[in-house]
Amino acid sequence: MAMKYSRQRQLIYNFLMTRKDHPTADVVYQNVRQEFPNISLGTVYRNLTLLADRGEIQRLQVGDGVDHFDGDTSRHCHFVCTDCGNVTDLQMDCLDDMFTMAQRSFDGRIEKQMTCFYGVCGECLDKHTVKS
Amino acid sequence: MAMKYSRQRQLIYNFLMTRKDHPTADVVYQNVRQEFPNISLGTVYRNLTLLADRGEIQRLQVGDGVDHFDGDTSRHCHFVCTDCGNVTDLQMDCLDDMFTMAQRSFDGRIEKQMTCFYGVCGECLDKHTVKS
DNA sequence: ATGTAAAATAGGAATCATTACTATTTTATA
DNA sequence: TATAAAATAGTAATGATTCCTATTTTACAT
Repeated sequence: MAMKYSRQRQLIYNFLMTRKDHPTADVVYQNVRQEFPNISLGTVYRNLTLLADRGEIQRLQVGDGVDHFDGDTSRHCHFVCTDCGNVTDLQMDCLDDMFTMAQRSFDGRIEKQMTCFYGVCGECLDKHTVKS
Repeated sequence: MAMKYSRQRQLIYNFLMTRKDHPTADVVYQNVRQEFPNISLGTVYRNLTLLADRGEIQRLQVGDGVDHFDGDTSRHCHFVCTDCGNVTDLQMDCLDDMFTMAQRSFDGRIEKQMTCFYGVCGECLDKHTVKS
């Protein structure tokens, strides 16, 4: 049951911490592979799942059919650009309030919240304006 | 390009409207099949996707690996019980405010919002209290 | 009513992200 | 060092969803 150290897990974790976007398992794999060519995709998945279960990282499902992983476990929400697919952080002050409000009107126990906005990011808006 | 009527699509849509939970494609299939035994799962998927693209229903990804479908397209959020897996509606008044707040501090165009709470629902809490 | 073209269907095959399996290797510890 | 638990690589399996195609249905003009 106790977790033992592994170089692979360390690399996966470290890589995730360097990224502000929210890479998929495959992106993690492709990157960690540069430094550790023999690592297998299964190992990446297993460790991402393990780290997420332990609360050290966060698994995101933003609706593009692929899981994303976030090294930042603080309460924050995300924005998904429906044009380029990028997932970025979006800071909002009212999340704590929202949490307590939801809890007040609900008879179960709320443990986690996940908010995601969808639309077109600034860069993609610019891109389209130039085109037309 | 123009959409033609089909009995199958009608049944799928009608079924979704009778439900307050948020069934998966397979649940829709199993139910519609009672009334229309020859319908195929592919048809269910195709029509759910088509209706969602047209904005007549809503596709939900709550993180259990399966897509859920919601006949209510108004702005509301959801609660997922991590114990029984049920997905229920959760009404909150501040969603509009949240939307405009998010838009104010963000330089892209926000079109959609999706908020999901996770925890243990009232029924499951009761269940566990009785047990111990 | 009938013919016709576009749209939809049933059924099955294909895809693809993720998980499961297993023999081997690595880690921690006595 | 010896040993048991944990982790890995590599590959097979799973399962939700999409794709494909021959056939059927719908809408509409004649």
